[in-house]
Amino acid sequence: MKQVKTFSEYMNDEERVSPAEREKINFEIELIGKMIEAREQKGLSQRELAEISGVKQPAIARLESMKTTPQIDTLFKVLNPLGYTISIVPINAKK
Amino acid sequence: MKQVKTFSEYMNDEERVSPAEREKINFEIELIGKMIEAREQKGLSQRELAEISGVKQPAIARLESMKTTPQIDTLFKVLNPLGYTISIVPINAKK
DNA sequence: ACTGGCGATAACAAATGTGTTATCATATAA
DNA sequence: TTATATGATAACACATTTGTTATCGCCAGT
Repeated sequence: MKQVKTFSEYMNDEERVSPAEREKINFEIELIGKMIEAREQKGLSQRELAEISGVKQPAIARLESMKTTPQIDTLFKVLNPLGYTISIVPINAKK
Repeated sequence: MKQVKTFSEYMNDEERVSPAEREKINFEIELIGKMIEAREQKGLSQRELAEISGVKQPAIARLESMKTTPQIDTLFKVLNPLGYTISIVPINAKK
């Protein structure tokens, strides 16, 4: 029986993607994860967030399921009504 | 003689743009400003940064002169070799 | 005056994101 | 079961960013 790899193993497979690519993917996963967390913490549905942010529900769904890499103004529009914004931080500051 | 408004005055003109719009513009200015600072602090030209980041010089120039609103992966690709990344932070954390 | 590097920009093609409308499968409540 | 709300997705037009190549004006150094 074939052992299926975990997602983490998949992501860290050297032959799958370059280190830079993996780094970018991890970055996006973390970013989108925080965005989803923020929305759910406010108890908002995608449709409700769409209304108050001005970004349409299908666009939000595409973002959250990572079908799409948002533009920073779209990300800003979505995050702002959730009480968050985007900031540039030194890489070392990653806690 | 007509008094010319400062940029700050221009940006804060109530009749010019909505508060939300102004907020977005200020956000972008701050973001791009930090990006330029980071590049110059490393003593890199746009062409050099283009080489190590994989983002072409015209694209970087368009970002820095705000002709364009980047996608987050483009911003990430540019910031990463400069030792920075993007993070989601609470609005209150603005110092 | 010339040279070289700088950022900005033009022009066009290619890639990608977003709006729009509608629908889907699923889960939950009545 | 029926109704309702959810997130995901399809399909297409439209808008925007990015790549590509080339060039521009400017400025510092020779």
